[in-house]
Amino acid sequence: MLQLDYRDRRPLHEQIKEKIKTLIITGVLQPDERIPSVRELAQLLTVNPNTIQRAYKDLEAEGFIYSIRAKGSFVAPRERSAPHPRREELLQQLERNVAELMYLEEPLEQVLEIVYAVYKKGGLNG
Amino acid sequence: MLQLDYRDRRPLHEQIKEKIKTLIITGVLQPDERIPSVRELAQLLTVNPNTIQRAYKDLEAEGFIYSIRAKGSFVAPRERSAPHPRREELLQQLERNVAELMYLEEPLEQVLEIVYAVYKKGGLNG
DNA sequence: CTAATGTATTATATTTAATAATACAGTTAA
DNA sequence: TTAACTGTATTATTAAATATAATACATTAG
Repeated sequence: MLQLDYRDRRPLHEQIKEKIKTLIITGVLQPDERIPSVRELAQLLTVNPNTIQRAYKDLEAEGFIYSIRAKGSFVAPRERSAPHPRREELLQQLERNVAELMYLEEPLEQVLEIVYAVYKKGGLNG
Repeated sequence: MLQLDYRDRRPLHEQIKEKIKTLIITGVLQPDERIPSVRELAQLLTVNPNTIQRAYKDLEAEGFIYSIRAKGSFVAPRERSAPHPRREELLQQLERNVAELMYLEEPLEQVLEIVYAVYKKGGLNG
């Protein structure tokens, strides 16, 4: 799962961030569960620790993990009180994405199908 | 509408590409309608012509415009026969986006609201 | 012919991405 | 206390992406 794709020309720290986020939103990683240390993951992916650090820093800024010095980094529990930092951006992206699909004449039914499928099985994948 | 945002740290050619795509999917620009020449738009945005060229090249690769040497660049009519180059990617992005929203406990109703709104008014904005 | 078009090339400077090598501060366990 | 592991920060260096600049060429329209 944690394997880099070098044909993907997005920055490594971004790829890594997305992969970990996927593990979180699919429930593979549970709230307060520890994720690999910066140095561990760097070695596992044969990548510089600074690159992992950058990914973790961004994940923390987006509210998906939290880090404690000398202890490790952990999956952030979902905050029901405050609105999530990513919420507004995600809703805008959704609107944009749907609008583009509609322009390409993708049937509404197909779009709804995807939305329902995700919510039905409680997340990603199938 | 065609105004660059220098707080946005995405590359200029990408910002420009997205802005033109927005004009297309909102119907402001109609099929086969001519868009500004590379040099015109470069001057309008006070940006290098090569940067516009890059944006147009990407837009053409994604099937949103076509260019004819010595004539200009134009909005591509939607092809009903072949599947659009962007379709598969857009559907995957949609699934991912919805999954992340669900993880953040965004109600299904809110997501459906956005989808319906876009399809109802026939595109973006409101 | 002239002017405008898309397209291509080469060069240069700036910014970003990634690596490398350390260092510091705090925790945990021996 | 010590050793090993954490997150975090800094500085330096290299490589890649971005953007500008200056041309040039082929084609079309007037």
